[in-house]
Amino acid sequence: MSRAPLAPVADDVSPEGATETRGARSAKRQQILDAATRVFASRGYHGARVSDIAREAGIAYGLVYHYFRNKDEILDTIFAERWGAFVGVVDGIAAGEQPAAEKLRQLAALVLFAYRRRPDWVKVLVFEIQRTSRFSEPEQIEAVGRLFRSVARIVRVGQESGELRRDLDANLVCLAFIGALETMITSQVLGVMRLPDESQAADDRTVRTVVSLFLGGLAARSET
Amino acid sequence: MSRAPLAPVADDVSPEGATETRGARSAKRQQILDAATRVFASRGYHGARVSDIAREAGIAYGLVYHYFRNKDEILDTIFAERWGAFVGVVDGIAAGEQPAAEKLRQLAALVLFAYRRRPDWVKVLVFEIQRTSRFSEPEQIEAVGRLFRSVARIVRVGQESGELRRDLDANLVCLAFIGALETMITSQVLGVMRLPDESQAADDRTVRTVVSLFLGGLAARSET
Amino acid sequence: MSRAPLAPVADDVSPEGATETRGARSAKRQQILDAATRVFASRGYHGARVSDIAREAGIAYGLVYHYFRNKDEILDTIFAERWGAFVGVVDGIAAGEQPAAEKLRQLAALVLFAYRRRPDWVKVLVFEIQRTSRFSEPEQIEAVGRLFRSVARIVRVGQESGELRRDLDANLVCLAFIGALETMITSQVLGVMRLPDESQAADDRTVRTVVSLFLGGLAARSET
Amino acid sequence: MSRAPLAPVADDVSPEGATETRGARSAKRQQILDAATRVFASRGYHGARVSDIAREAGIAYGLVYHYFRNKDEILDTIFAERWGAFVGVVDGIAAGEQPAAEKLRQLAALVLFAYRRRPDWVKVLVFEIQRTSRFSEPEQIEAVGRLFRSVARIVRVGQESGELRRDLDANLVCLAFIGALETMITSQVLGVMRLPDESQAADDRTVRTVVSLFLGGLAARSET
DNA sequence: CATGAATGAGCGTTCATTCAT
DNA sequence: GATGAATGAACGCTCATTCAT
Repeated sequence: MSRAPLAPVADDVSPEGATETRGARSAKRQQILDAATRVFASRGYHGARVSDIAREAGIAYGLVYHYFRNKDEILDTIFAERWGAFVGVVDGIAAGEQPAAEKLRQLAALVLFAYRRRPDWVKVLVFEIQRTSRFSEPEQIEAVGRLFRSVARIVRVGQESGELRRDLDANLVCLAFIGALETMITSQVLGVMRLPDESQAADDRTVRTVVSLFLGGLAARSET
Repeated sequence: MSRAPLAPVADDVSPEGATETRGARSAKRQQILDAATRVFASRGYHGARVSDIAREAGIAYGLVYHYFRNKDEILDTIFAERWGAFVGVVDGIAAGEQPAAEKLRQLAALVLFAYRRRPDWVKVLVFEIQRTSRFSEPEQIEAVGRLFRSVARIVRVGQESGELRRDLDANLVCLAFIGALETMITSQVLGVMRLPDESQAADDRTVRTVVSLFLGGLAARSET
Repeated sequence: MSRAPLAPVADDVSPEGATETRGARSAKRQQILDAATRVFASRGYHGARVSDIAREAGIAYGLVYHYFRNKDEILDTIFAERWGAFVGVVDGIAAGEQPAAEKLRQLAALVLFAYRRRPDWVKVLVFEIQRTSRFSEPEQIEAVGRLFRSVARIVRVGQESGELRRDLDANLVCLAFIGALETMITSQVLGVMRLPDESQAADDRTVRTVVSLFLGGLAARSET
Repeated sequence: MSRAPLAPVADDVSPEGATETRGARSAKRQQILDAATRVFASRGYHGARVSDIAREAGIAYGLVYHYFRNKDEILDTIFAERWGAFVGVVDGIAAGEQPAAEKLRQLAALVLFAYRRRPDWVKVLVFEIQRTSRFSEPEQIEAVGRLFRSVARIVRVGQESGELRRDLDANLVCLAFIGALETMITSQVLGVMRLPDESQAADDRTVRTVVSLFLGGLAARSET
């Protein structure tokens, strides 16, 4: 129930709506992007051959170069589209009127649901992007910065409204929260530490736990 | 003062002690590992050519193959040595008698100090290892699992002793804490969100903030 | 004045007359040939993509294949048309009644004026044709042979009439004369050895010098 | 007899002397250059695959890249070495004390003998070099300029000594002479206009004819 | 041990040509 | 005729790895 507003949120990260309205040219282009996402997610950017992408997309080799200048541009395009959509949703959450705690909950849910719905996208965004040396390029850094600023805004607004402690640096809090969420995903991808189960119910529990952890802290309250 | 126990801790992560006791053979071998660490850290694993490593080490590049079967094995060796040392220190912290809060503080300080002292090591451990598809191999997963279990133990012991809340899944808490620390480092490496300054004092502050965040939580306490 | 007969000569090398009488189909075809000539002249045959030609011609590049079997055929066609026109004019000069000296002057003027008026055509004829391995094909060789024979005829007729020395092999003389003219052009194209200036007056002077050189020889006459 | 001084001249254009004194490393490098010269001469630069060169040299593909950065560099190296040697000999002729007429004779003989002895070298120098767009690079232009200046010097000195007519621009004369020689070679390469026979005796005759043509001129002398 | 020459599989990219619309 | 999407063979180059000395 309290997650009602998140359903559309998570859906906005999905592409179908936008895709279908595009013309034939973009349809083929999108085929390539989707295929590349799958291939990058499963073999990694470096392990993915352009021919793999073409085969996965069911098109001829050379056609990839009709739509993209080179392999790099494919990754860049995926990043720009997906990351842009993702940060857009986060911006929306940050700009809302709900309490800071709810915003953090929505953010956590967004991340975990996104991985549940589109594991390939998330794998590529989280793992592959940063592998390219391109990650250190100003453009990419700026893109990551956008997310950080958006999340930091949630924290800062919460502090100003008195909901959140003011003695903690908002930037550091934001980094910690993002890092915590990222590791949740990583651990699932790698299966390093399998969470109880992988149902959506598990995600709900994870979300609740993380938010409760960040809001209430670890320390046991001495009950008097 | 309270960091006194950490000095040795941080030093144990450094390699010199172990290195010097080895023979001449190992000296050259270590040269290669050190050179490889620097090269991997600056160009990434995929961007590093074996010849780069050899040049950095000041040896002929055919010689690399006397000491290592192939390029992968160099990375594996670095990982095994550094990660092993690191996890060893974490194990030590986890096994200590100090309060859970102090253990977490030591862990945070260990990570941040390690990056301050040996940025190349940390970059390779954090960024390069997982880029290889080898990261998904059982061996590597198990190595990461060791760290997670060690940290989880800190949490669990704290819960059992009543220091920490019992209603939070220890594994999730551990993931969140590790993720938070990792992101602190990442943000510094990328310069995405520069922390106030980069002195050790800044690290101290970061450590305190993170620990305070995890222990006390974000929520403002209504003071009655 | 003495160049009066050359004006029409040089103009015959130009294409407009012939082009305009052709139908619409040929108009588009000619567009392609003209565009190709410009592109070949500036980037070279190998450096010219079919798409470059199409873009320069302002048409879709698939259309090129409606008019020409392939890229080679475009060059072949340009060669056949331009070279044919050029050799035709040379034939005309060779068949004339004017003295051999005047014929050589007209030939030299034809070549230099042609380059001045249509540098692209000349560049393609002189530089690009022979680069294709096709140049060694019998057809092309025969075309070049036609020019040589025409020029050789000028020399031979002059020898028979007593105007020119008979002790020099007419073929060799003809090769030398053609080579001299070709190098005049080459040096201008490359700017290797800039001639005094590039006005038509300079061409006149060049023509006079070359003819004087070939007729009178280099040796200083001992004046008694 | 009068050609005695030319024997060493022509030999200086050959490489063996220098080659044999080089070490093993250069031997392999030279193998590649020689093989490349043959392949370039027969298939043209663009038609020559790196694998062709490697096969012709009897070495592994990758080894080519051990000695040369890329295919271009091979051609550049051949050009630099051969052209340099050639221009050096021309410089020597130009600097001599012999009469201008003899210098021109030596130059003509040098060119024709070089082609007779090393047709591949000459083909590559004359035909392949200029095909690369690199030919328009300042370096190459300068190299060609060196030859032109050296030949122009022969003419100018002859003019100053009173041996040659002073009313002809030395640069133009030089261009004409070089062009005449180049076309002699071209015609033989292409077989466009087969000279009587291809023996060295034929070369001698060609040399004599060309020199006689340039010195005495075409015009029949009215014998009084 | 040490060197670096030698090997060759592998991959990204280009571009002439074909073809469906 | 006209378009440009689609195809795929071809080739330059890289670089991990081997091997002779």
